[in-house]
Amino acid sequence: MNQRQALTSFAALSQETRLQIIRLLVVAGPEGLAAGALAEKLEVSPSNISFHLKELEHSGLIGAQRQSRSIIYTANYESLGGLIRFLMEDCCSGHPEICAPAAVVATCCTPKMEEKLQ
Amino acid sequence: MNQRQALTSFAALSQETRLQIIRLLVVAGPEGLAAGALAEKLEVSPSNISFHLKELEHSGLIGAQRQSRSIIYTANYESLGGLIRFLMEDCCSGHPEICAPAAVVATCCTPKMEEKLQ
DNA sequence: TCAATAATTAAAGGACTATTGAAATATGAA
DNA sequence: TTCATATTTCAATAGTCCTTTAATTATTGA
Repeated sequence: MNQRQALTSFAALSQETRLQIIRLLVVAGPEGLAAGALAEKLEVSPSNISFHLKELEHSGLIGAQRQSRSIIYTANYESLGGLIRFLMEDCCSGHPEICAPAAVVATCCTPKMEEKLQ
Repeated sequence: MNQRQALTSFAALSQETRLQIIRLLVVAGPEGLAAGALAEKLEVSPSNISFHLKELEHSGLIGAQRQSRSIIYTANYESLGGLIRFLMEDCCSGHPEICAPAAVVATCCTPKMEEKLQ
């Protein structure tokens, strides 16, 4: 993740519909969700969800693949992780105390680490 | 950090000059940097840096305080940490594997955790 | 092939954002 | 007070982004 990618990722996440799409796709997991399902859940028009999905796809935060008549979108976990790292590396280079609270969240996600910290 | 704050934070970070301001302020630490110093480092006009600083201040990612003739800007570590947590909590609710790589960065920032993990 | 479904693309508008240059405000020093 | 410094504010312009509607593409089944 370079600065160029981070900028487009931040731009992608700075719009309400798109941020909600990401949240839904992250929770949906590898099976993803169809464009129509997202439009229905978020109560926006098909063309509008399509517009935002294209923005997110262009940023690399999501991926798409056709499945019959539907197009299934999935969160790109590497890109999302990369963006988090980008933010954290910046703060690490200066003042690690920014990262400390994030580390707490990180440990709650990684059981193996939690065990070691007992 | 709620979704409303996250949206304005992402918008604030989605512009090159503003992202660079944040990076400079994070590295600068609690002493911060004057508006003029930032303008000089980033080679933008005083009025332009002022515009972007106001955007960042409005988002809560930075703070300001006058010191003699200069206005000193500092990174708001709590907001930055909160934004990182916001991104990570979303992924935790779904698929923790996003957080795992971030946790590696987090440990490099928190020496105490690194010791425990030995 | 024809109709239905799922989604995208295109065009037009209105709204917001960024940049520039000039004028205004605030502070400190002579 | 007057001048210089540091920064902000204002107004105008250009550019970008979001939404809407209508038209188009792709796929499936009768």
